[in-house]
Parts: sequence; structure tokens; C-alpha cells
Amino acid sequence: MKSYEHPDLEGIPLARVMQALSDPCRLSIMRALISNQELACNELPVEVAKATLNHHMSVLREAGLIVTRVEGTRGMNVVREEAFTEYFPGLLSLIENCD
Amino acid sequence: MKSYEHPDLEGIPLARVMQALSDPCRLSIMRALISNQELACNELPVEVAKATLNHHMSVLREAGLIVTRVEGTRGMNVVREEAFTEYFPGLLSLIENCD
DNA sequence: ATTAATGTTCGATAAATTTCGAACAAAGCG
DNA sequence: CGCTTTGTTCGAAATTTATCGAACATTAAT
Repeated sequence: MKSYEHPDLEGIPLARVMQALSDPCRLSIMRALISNQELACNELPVEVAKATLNHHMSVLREAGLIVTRVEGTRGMNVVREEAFTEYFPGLLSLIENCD
Repeated sequence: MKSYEHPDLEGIPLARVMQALSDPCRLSIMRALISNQELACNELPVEVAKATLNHHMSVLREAGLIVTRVEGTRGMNVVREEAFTEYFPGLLSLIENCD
């Protein structure tokens, strides 16, 4: 499997983060990761084709919101903590609690 | 001048709010309104055509983020307070402080 | 009544986004 | 080694978004 790139959080504008979170599917993914600590793409609560899911995960990863590590044939995903604690405080509880 | 419609905040999903804030131009507008309490479209710090600005203001209004009232030939805009205090707490300081 | 200021509406165009199927790649297992 | 599982990459199609100029509407000012 390919290994994943994770961007420097410094360079990520708020608009980009907002953009990543502007899709209901991606919000669901974030909420699942917030509750479950670590999930394979496989185990995420979405009903889209593999290619589509892959796209959504890329968007979230490139916005600095998740971290993915390789484990065998699977990609395991977690919330990227520093993004929420250091760079975008308040955002995580917004995702958790709103709507 | 036409009078403006403001949606019920109940029905606005977080994804929609995020979408509205996913554009740098609209983020600038929000920041200007946060600092200056009330501004005509005219006075906003953006460099786009009138039609484009009008579009951006509609997006923000329909996402429940601003309130516009008519004054003469002008539309005066303010931040929609309840949106941030009651529905999306933490969002305002995110816009203010991040990036 | 003209003119100026301000904003709206209407296409039109260009760009970005979402979505998918199909073909591929790599790891693990029988 | 073949097969399964999991994810990636590559187009392609459909949808949404951003942007603008031009024509219009409304209010205010001269």
C-alpha cells in the first residue's frame, strides 16, 4: 500500500478546513472517528463507492483533519488531535455537537 | 429595494454553514462584520464585481450567518448573533482568530 | 425630472467538486 | 502460487460554484 502524506498544519487556511467539512458525508466520517478513535476506511459509516470514499478521505487528510497509517492492506484513520487543540480550537466540539 | 429573507436557524445543517464559510472572500466579509458591527455591501473589504458580491452575501444570509436590513438604497449587514451564541457556539471565535 | 448611488437579476462562462465503474497494486492467507 | 481483502488511480459524467458584464429597479439628491 502507499504511505500517506500529512500536510504541515501551519499552512492550512481556515477556508480549506471549512471546505473539507462542508460535505455531509465527510462530517459523518469525522463524527465516527471522534467517537471510535481508530477506524479503517472500510468501517466508516458511509454508503458511497470505494473511489468516492477514497476521495473524501484525501480531502480530510489534506485539510489536516485526520491521520492515516498503514496496517497490512488497510488504512487506519484517527482524528488529527493537534489540528483541533492547537490550530482550530472549538472546531471539534462544533462537529460533535451541532446539527 | 427588495427586502431580505432570513431563514429559520433551526433548519440549517452544519454542513451548510461550513460551505458558506469555505470561501476566502466570504470569510473576509464575516471578519469585517465581526469588527465593524454594521456595514453596507458597499463598504466591505472585497475586490469583486457587484454581482459576485451580491452572490456571496446571499450565501451568507441563507446560511443564517448575517442579517441584512434595508436603509435607503443600501443593504446594511450585521452578524446574526443567535447563530453563533445559540446554534454554533465557538464558530465566531474560530472565524475571528484562525488563520 | 435628471442624475447618482446602491443593489438585483439574468444569462453565460469557467472552474471545482462529487460521484462512479473499471483496472490496478499490495498485503495476507489458504 | 492463486485468491481475497483493502485501498489506489484513472478517466468520465453530472452537478455545483464562482465570476462577470449588462440591463434593470429603487431611493435619494440636485
